[in-house]
Amino acid sequence: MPQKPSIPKGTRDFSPAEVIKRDYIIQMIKKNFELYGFQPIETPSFENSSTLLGKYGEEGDRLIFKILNSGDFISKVDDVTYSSKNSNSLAPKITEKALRYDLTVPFARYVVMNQNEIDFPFKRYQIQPVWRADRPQKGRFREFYQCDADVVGANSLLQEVELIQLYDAVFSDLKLNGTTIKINNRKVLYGIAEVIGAKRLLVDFTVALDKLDKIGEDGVRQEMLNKGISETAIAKAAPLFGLSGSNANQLAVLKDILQESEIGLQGISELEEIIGDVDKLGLTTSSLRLDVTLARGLNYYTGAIFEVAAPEGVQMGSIGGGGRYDDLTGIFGLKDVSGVGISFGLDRIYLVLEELNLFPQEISVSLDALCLNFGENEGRAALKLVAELRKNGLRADLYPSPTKVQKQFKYADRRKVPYVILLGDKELQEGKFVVKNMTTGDQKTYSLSEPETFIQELNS
RNA sequence: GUGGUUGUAGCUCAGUUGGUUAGAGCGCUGGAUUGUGGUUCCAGAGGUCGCCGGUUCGAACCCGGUCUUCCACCCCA
Repeated sequence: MPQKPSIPKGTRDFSPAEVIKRDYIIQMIKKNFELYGFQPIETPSFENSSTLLGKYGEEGDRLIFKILNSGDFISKVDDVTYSSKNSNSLAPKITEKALRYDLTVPFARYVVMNQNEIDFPFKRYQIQPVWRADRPQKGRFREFYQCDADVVGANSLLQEVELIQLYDAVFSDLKLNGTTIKINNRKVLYGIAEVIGAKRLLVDFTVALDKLDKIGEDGVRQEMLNKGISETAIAKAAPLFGLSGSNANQLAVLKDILQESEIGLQGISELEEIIGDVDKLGLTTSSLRLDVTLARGLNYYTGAIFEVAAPEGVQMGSIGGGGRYDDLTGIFGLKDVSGVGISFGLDRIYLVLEELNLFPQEISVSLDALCLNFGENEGRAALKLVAELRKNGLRADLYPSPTKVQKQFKYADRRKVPYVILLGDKELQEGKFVVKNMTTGDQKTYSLSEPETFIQELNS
C-alpha cells in the first residue's frame, strides 16, 4: 500500500508561482542591502547547541530544534541521567547540535571566529531559513526566512539612521506603502524600571508593557501585579500608558519621568538624535514612530530597538525587527564590539503583499514564446527557431510532443505565455512562421530566415 | 507548553434523527471542432468519508485515542 505523502507541520512546499514571488521580494531586499554597502555571508543550517542555547531566554531555548546525535548515543548516557526520565538533563547529552533559531547569533559566532580576517566596521547581510519549534498560526511557521543586515564595529548612531532608511527603501521598492517603523530604546526601558523601583523585574515589566495595545491599560496593570511589581511602582509608570502625540511630545514627557536615571536620559538623547536625523533626511513611504511600549523579547538588545508594522488594516504580526546589541560577541570572547542590525520577515511580507495584491503581474510570466509542435520534421525546424530566439534573450520553448493543437494552445494559455508560434507543414514549405499574440488574438507571419524581425518588434 | 477548531473526489465544500448505491461546483479526460487558447454544449473517469479502536443489527454522522489544518494564548518574523 502506498504511503500517504505529507510534510511536517509548519513547513510548506512552494509552487513555481510562489517561488517567483518570493524571489521578487528577495531581489528587492538584496538589491538594497548591496546599495547600502552590505556584503553577503552564509552560515550552516545547524550549529553546536552550546552556540545557540541561552541566547534567546528560557522561551527561546524551548523553541530551538535539537538534533539527535548520530551513532549509538544512548549507550553513552550515564545510568542516573538515563533513568531520571528528565528531558532537561538528558537532552544536552544526546543532542549536541541544533538548527539555527535566527541569523544574529550565528553571525556573532562568525565574527568572533573570523575576527582576524574581517575588516571592521563589518557590514554583512544574510538571507537564509531559520527554524523554530513553535505551534504554527497566522504568519507563523516552523521554517521561515529571515533577511538580516547588521553592522558590527561601529558605535555611531548614524548606523541606526541608515538602517531606518534601508527599511524605508525596501518597503518603498515593494510598493508596500504606509509601513510604520516603531523605535524604542532599551536604555529608556531600563531607566523607567529604575525610576519606579522595579529594576530587578525589568524583563517582566517590559514584557507586560509591550502588551498595552493588545490587552489595554487594565490588562497591563494586572499582569505587572501578577509578576510582583508593586502598586506604587505601577502608579509611577502610569504616565506611560497614555503616552501619545508626536515623537517630540513623547520624548519630552519621558525626559521628565526619567530625570533621576542617568541611563534613561542617555536613551532619550540617543532617540532624539536618531529621530532628529531621520526627520531631516526624510522617509519615502514609511513613518518612524516612537513607541515606549515596544520591548522585543530577545535579551541581547541594549540600545535602539526596531519593529516594523504592516500598513494599517492588515492583520499581521511584525514584518521586521532589529536593534543594537553592545556585547553580543562578548559571550564568544570578543569584547567591546558593538553591533546593530535589522531583519526582514520574508514570509510575512509575502502574506502582506498577497493580501494587498501588490505583486506585479509581469513576474508571473515565465515563458515569452511557445512554439507548437506539428510533427517530427516541423518540430526539428522549430527547435532551430527556438534556439535562435533563445540566443536573442527570449525565453522560448518548443512543446515537446505533437499532440492536438487545441491542447497545446490550452497549455500556452494556462502558462500565461504571451506569444504562440505556429510552424507547421505549410509554413515550413514557405519558409515562414506565424506568431499569435495571445492577449489580442492577432496573428502575424515572419520569415524563418529573419527571426530578428519578430524580436525587434517585440522590443519596440 | 495551554485552550479551541478542522479533516468527505485533484481543489473548494454540501451531506437531514445513525438507515438502500455518499453529492455539487470547479478542475481532469474524451467529443461537438483532423491547424487555434481564454466562451459555450454533451459525455465520462474519479471516494478506505484523515488514521486506529469502541458503541450499534447498522457509523461520514455517536464515543475514545492519534495525526493534521487553522485560530487564540505564551512567545515571536
